[in-house]
This record gives sequence, C-alpha cells and structure tokens, in this order.
Amino acid sequence: MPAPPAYAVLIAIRRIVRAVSLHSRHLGRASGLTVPQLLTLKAVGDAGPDGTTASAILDAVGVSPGTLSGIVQRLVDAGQLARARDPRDRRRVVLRLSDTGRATLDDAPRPLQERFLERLSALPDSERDALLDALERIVDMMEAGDLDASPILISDAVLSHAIAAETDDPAD
Amino acid sequence: MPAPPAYAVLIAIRRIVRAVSLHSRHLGRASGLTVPQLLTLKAVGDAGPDGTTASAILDAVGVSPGTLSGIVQRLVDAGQLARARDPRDRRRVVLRLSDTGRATLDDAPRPLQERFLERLSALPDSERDALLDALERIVDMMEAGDLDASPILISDAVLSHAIAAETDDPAD
DNA sequence: GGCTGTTCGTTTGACCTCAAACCATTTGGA
DNA sequence: TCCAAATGGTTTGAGGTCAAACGAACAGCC
Repeated sequence: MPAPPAYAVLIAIRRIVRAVSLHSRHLGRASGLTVPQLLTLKAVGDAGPDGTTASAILDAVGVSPGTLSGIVQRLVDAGQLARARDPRDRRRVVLRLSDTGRATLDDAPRPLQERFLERLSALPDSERDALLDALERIVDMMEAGDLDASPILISDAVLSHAIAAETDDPAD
Repeated sequence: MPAPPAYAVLIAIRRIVRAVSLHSRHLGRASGLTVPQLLTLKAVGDAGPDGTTASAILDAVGVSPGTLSGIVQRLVDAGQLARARDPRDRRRVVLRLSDTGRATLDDAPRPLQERFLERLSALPDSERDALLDALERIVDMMEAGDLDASPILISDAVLSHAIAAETDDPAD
C-alpha cells in the first residue's frame, strides 16, 4: 500500500484517546476517587483557601451543572469537601477543601500528565513544533464549520468517563 | 513566548477529543438513537442477515457485556432489533435487525466520519504522511510502558459517552 | 412595595459505564 | 452417569452524563 490511507489518522487518534482513557481510569483507582471527583477536588483546591462557588469551577471540570451537583454531593458525603451557602448571595454555594480533602489532593497521583509532558519537553523544539503543528491542522479540519452537519465517529468504542485534563496553564 | 510549550500539545489533543465528542452527540440526536445504540445496530447489520451473537459484537462496539445487554434491551424495546435464543446452544443470544432497524441504519448519518476523511484525503500525500507521523509519535509516547504508572489526564473534562468510531477497514 | 427576569444550584429521568455476582447451559472428565 | 469447570448473558450497584424542569434568591424597573 503506497499512499498512507487517511483512516490511519483516525486510528491513531483513537489510540490516543484510548490511552488517555485507560490511564485516567488507572488514576482514579489509585486515589480512591473517580476522575471527575478528583478533578473537582483539584479545582476547588486551586481556588485557594477562601473556596469557590460551584459555578466557578464548572468550566475547569468541564461538566454540566447538574452533573457537578452530584459529584459535589458525593465529595461532601465522603468528607472531602465542605459546602456552605454564601451569606452575601444565598444562591451561591461556597466549596472548600476539608482537611481530608487537602490530604487526598496532596498524595493524589501527582499534577497529572507530568510524564507525558516530560517526554514532550525532552524533544527538540523543532520536533515539538512539528507535532503541535500537525495536531492543530487536525483540529482545524475537525472544528471547521459544517462538520457538525456531517459525521465523524472516532474510535471503536464509547469511552465513557475518564478523560480529563488539566486546564490550568503551566506557563504562568 | 518563544518556545512552543509542551502543554499546548495537550490542549490540542483535548480539542480534538472534544470535537469528536460534540460531533458524536450531534449524530445521536439526528438519528434518534444514542451513539452506542447506533454502533450496536451497525454491528448487527454488518453481520449479515443471519444475525450474530451478542458476544460477537462486543468487540466492535467496545463495551462490556453488561453494558451491551442494556443497550440491546433498549433496542429490542424500540423494535430495532430482534433477539432470540440460539436453539443449538441455548446460552447464546442471536441478534438480528428488524425491518425498522434496517431502515434506521439506512438513513442513519452515513458511514460516519466521512467528512473528516474527505478532508484528510484531499491533502497531498506528503502532508498526510506528516500528520500520521506526528500522531504516531504521540501514541508512542503515550503508550510507552510505564505511563500506566504515572499520570496524564488530558482535556478539561470528562467526555462521557459519545466517542465512537468505525473500526472496519475502509481499505478492503 | 411589588413584578418580572436572571442567575445559581438541585432534582428528575433516561442512558451509558464498569465490575462483580449470578443464572443457564454446555463441555469435559472421572 | 454425574459433577465440575467453562461459557454466554443478565442483573445489580455505584457512578457519571446531559437536558430540562424547578425552586430560591437577587436585581431592576415601575
């Protein structure tokens, strides 16, 4: 087969997604919490000692309000989070880490993604550039307009939960 | 900022995953079935008029037996699939498309992923090569051994269901 | 003061996920 | 023959996901 078939790209993407997924699940098991719970905990932790509101971390965790509500509920039940109404605006819910929560976070599976980042960083700049370039071209092709009106289904499976990431900017 | 930060790669990957996810969900809505249901239906359809057993399509759909059981149940309830015990081996369950099921599949959102493949195919061979190359390098970095023992969590979110793909080989 | 619209979260309902427990049935010996 | 192990599916339990419906509480305007 001379020309590299286009679908090989799909397969590669699938493998990436799957690797991430498998890995995430792994993490969850290690910490005793599920990945969404861990992400939520981290998001709260990142917010500092004053806590945050639920809506403020929605974006960081990347779930819908209803979903977050359930996750937070379970974290509170597990004693990892404290939840209280904001006296200034009683619609708001202020979330804070409990001591347990901070402890969990401290020996949680590291800042996440470190290994992969290390490997990436070890590459020569030019190669890293090339990788990024390639990925961004793919993103462009995917996000380009009318894709919504047409079908891609990647990967052989439904990778459910367990794909998560750090949104914070390691560069600041 | 001079050097391309490694985490930009993570972000790009996240966007890819998300694009796929959003898109998949879109599809589901269009066909009235969920993506796992659609994949299951397709897997049964691909098996030919004699039907298949549940276990035979497990791999194609990429879910666990328990999950498939529920999905099939709903498809049967919806009249898309027929389920019957195999008289030869009464442990087995034979799945077949109903007429409705075949119809659904016929005007289902196309072979999936077409658009993206088209765009990929439109690229010059050399570029497609480069893309594939880049992706495979990433896969290697991710799948490389001890990654399991260490953490990557990609993407800002938990993309639940809705990431699926064609596993069949468009090249045969 | 009182009404309306917005915002924040929670609840509800339907699905999907997996692992583990559990039937049924078949197969392989003893 | 009869029992144990393997096989194929289903059930159960705990989570997670979303959209949509809701209830509170705030904000603005008359």
